[in-house]
Amino acid sequence: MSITAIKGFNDLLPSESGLWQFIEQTARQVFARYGFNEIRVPIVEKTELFCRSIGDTTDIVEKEMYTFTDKGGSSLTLRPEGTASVMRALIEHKLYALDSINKLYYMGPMFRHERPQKGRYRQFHQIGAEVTGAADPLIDAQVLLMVSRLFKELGLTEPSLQINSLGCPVCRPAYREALVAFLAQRQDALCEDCRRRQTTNPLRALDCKVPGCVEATKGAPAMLEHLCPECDLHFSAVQNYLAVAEVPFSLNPRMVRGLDYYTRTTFELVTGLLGSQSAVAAGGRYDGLVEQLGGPAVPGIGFALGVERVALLLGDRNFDGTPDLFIAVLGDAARTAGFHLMAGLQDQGFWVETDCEGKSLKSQMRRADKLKARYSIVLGDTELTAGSGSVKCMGDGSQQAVNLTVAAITEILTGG
RNA sequence: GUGGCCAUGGUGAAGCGGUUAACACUUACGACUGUGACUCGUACAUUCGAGGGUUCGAUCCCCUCUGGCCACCCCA
Repeated sequence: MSITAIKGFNDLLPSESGLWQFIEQTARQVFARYGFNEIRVPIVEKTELFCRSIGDTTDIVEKEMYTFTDKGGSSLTLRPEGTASVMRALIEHKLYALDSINKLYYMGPMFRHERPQKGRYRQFHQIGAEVTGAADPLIDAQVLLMVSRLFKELGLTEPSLQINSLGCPVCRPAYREALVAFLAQRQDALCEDCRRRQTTNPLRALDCKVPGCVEATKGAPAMLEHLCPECDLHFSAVQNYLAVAEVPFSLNPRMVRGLDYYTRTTFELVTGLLGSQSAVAAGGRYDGLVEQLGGPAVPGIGFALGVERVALLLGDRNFDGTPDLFIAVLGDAARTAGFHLMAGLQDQGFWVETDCEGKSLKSQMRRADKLKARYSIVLGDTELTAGSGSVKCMGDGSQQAVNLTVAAITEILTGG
């Protein structure tokens, strides 16, 4: 058996790369309009970074990270998400000192050891953006506006925006207690997982899909009703700004996060078209994260989208271009002349193809057709002596005489 | 990590104990000796994910492994 790729690690083949480039390019264009600059951070970080940011007791850190010991004895990890690295870089290079507001975006592979499924792989790709330095709800709304515009530019209307507020260190502990007390009364109705999570992450019970849990948590206290005055004000301001910008959204009081660092505004773009992989993009505010990682008390908010999932939503689209001209050649002299002509036309910016296998004219024409070349030209002894030939339009089969010069052919290629 | 279903060429797939392993597409060459598309012809799986077992014989039955899909879990 020949060597294959690792389970959950996929090749992106030429037939799909056009779609990915479209997604990436659209993201870059949209982000630029909102003043974001790209940051490129390493794929491997010290394990501690993720433990401290994502949270020791989260599933990601507990059982999904690709962690290994390097030759120097340090524990390193293939990044499972992007925000931690970006914040690490922000602190390490004191970017917060250069400018009070930093707007950064990134794209690249992330790694989580999960069971592969459609839209979920062990190496997957995210495009994300982060804003640090501003706690104002206007920033929350701006990020949401940008996300919604990005999906619009991508041509997707399907994923819908859901928002929620998770409160802050002032109001969340009290809410958590209220919820734990509520759940404690309904112990018997809860599933095994939810009972286990009561001490680690009780909020998850709100998101549980087991029928018993759904039933048991029906009257559960909602975070939105336990927000402190500041958080409450912040959240209603976010909603007002969204209304001003005409960004459609719905409230999902049960939305929780798998990462510990989130505070206040959280959001998801969800779709019903990807089976259980319903989240296409997600993010939220993380006001304590930078400080938690040893930096100053800088607030932040960001999001990431799953490129594989967006690609699935966009489906099969043809992004392939076609050659402008195919030069068919007969004999060595023509081959050399054709090569010269090809080089000149390529310098003019045209996509030009020619035979490189010494094939018959028929085969060369077939290839021109298969490549969907717009025009073709045949070069043989007759053309070389005459210094002219005829260019054939592959669409309608018409031919027109032309001198064998870059200028003359350029005129036809641009004119037609 | 748990459970269910699945695995035949470059692709989509028939076959289901003994077959030349169908058919279609793709690809290559030719009919058309200097002009593609349509048409026609020819070629393309000693082999049925890998390894064992049962059998006179296994693509077909059994086991193990690997991979895929779906659901759970989790999440982008």
